[in-house]
Amino acid sequence: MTQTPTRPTVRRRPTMVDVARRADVSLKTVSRVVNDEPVGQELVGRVLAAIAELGFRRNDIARNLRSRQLNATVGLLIEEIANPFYATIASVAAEIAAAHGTMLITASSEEDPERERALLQDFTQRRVDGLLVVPAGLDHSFLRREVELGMPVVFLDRPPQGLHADAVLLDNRGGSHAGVSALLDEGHRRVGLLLGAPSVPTIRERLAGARAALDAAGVAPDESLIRERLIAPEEAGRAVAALLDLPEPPTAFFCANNRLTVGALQELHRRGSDAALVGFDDFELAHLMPRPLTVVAYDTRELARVATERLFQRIAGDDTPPTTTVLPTRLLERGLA
Amino acid sequence: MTQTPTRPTVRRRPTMVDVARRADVSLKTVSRVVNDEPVGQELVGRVLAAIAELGFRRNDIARNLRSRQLNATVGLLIEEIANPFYATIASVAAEIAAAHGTMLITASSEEDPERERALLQDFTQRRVDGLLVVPAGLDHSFLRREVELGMPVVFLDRPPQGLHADAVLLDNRGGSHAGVSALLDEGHRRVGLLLGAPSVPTIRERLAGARAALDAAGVAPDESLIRERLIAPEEAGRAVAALLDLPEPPTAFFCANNRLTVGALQELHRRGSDAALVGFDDFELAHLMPRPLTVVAYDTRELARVATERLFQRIAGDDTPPTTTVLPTRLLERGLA
DNA sequence: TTTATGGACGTCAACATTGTCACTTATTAT
DNA sequence: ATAATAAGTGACAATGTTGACGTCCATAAA
Repeated sequence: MTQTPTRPTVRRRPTMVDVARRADVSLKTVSRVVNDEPVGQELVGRVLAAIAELGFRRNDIARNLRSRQLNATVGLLIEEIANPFYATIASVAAEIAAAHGTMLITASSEEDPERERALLQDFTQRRVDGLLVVPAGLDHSFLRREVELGMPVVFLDRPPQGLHADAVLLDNRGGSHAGVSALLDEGHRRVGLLLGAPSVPTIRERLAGARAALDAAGVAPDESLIRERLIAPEEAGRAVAALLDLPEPPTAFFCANNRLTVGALQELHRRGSDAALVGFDDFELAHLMPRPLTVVAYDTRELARVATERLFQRIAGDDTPPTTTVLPTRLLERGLA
Repeated sequence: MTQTPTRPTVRRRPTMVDVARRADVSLKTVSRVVNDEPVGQELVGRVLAAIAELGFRRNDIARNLRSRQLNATVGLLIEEIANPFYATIASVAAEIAAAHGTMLITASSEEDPERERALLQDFTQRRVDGLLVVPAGLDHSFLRREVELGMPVVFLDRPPQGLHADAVLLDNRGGSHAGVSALLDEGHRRVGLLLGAPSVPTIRERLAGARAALDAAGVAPDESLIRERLIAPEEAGRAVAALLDLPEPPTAFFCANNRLTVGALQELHRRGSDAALVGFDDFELAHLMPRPLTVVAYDTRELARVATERLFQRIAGDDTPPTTTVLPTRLLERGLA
């Protein structure tokens, strides 16, 4: 005889009503106990006992619906959490958020504007208290309504487009200028420029800074030495190889981010080339590389800190006009070749 | 005459009631349109127009309260998001979660059991659909009630204690055994063992594996060569220095994690020592180190993948007994000295 | 003694949405 | 033509909590 399988009783979660019944007090008294409002000693005891017996936990969803209180949640939109740059941002943001008693929902756009839009919309539907965004897309006007409706948004590392909002950025142009100038100061005249996707404003700024440095030194830029749209380290390696095979190869390279720097470095190392190299972005272990590396460094933690604190100011009610903060970079000289 | 500062009208967010009034339909019809349930063409048009005009976004808080539906949120508790190991876990978990239409709330315990407990409690109050936990504390019996009440929990990298739940772990003992055996096979008899806090089960397992390897090779373990409680890379460096200064220094080192490996490597490099070195944990750029490094590697992504998929099985209703999965490690031989 | 005063506790509505059910109208089968 | 069905729409309750307000009783002030 087969018995009907007894579906393990998925007990309904106890609510304040259950606790109230068990402790023989009113619902409201349970609410007061849970929220540390004044209640007589004896009742507190009964209620706490009932809570313990039932394993009651206040439902923050209901709490948040009823009271106009904050959600204690902010959304962080980045490109990809596995990237140390973004992991650092997430770490600092989470730390500051925790100090404000709030948690972080982190989502990765993977550089896909459509995904970015969907994720930001999801965040707003979840009624997060604020948004920290490293934008991927080129247009953020779709957030305007949200901002008007009071959703605080702070952009980070890249500026918003089509939207007036707080932003905390790096001095990409200045950093790039300094990096390339360091090479020029050493007498280099043919400098290979390795860059990522030019659709990213950050990258355009870095290219502009490099060009400005060349210009300032009176060096006419050789367009054949500029390689854009490089993503993976291997692509940078191949670009270095191609440039070194030119009839008039560059004697120095400038890489616009650390992935490219590592790729370029490996290729130079493989070839035994003594071309000089400066990279944008410091990275862990850079000092242990086959050769010491001069890099344009910046303080990622500071970037995240300033942005997150701005966000919490906004959440606290600051409604002064949006500002853009540009953080300095610095040249970390560890040798050029 | 000073005028009372007109507090910028913080417009109340529009609700379905507002939309309904504007579109001159019932509240329920708006709900239906928003949820893609069948509604006549004309009304759909009116409702969508009203939604666009008002900038309405469904309040997922209220939605979730009313419908017994899932929250589309899972909690991830790790030690520290800035650590690449955990960042990788977060990345994979977020990716798989996204495939299930859910988001991740990530929080860092920073190895503090009290904080861990508080964060997990917060997660449960937020009514997340499930919990992914890299435990810090030594006792998780406080989660038992939650598990009984139907909260799916999967432990990751470290086993739960005082609680029967799913776990996905690494073969720490086997990996350590293989790493130390590799050194012994090269003829080394004095092996320095560098380890972290012995309160972490993972570390104890790694020590046990190392001891087992020594034992299997008939080498009596010299306790003075075992250094525990090492956290920062610098501590590993100092430990290496101290060991090398012994009258009978070790000829080889085994480091129980990559932070220690880097610290030890730097000290060996600084001294020009040719002592052999094997580390637990691979790390990016290991192949670019001053010397190629043999490491005990494992697949962090796979660890996270298996754990997250297990969690979503549970969320989908799988109520078979909890299982523990142990994933293999492998020795990545890149040279010993 | 009478009347304020205040603290402890309870009742009821409200938050924004979805589930249930009933009603209307048009369409199909008899 | 009539009944049965189906599809679209609305009214109302329910979700679990907190805010507003009212009641009761003990105590202090008049």
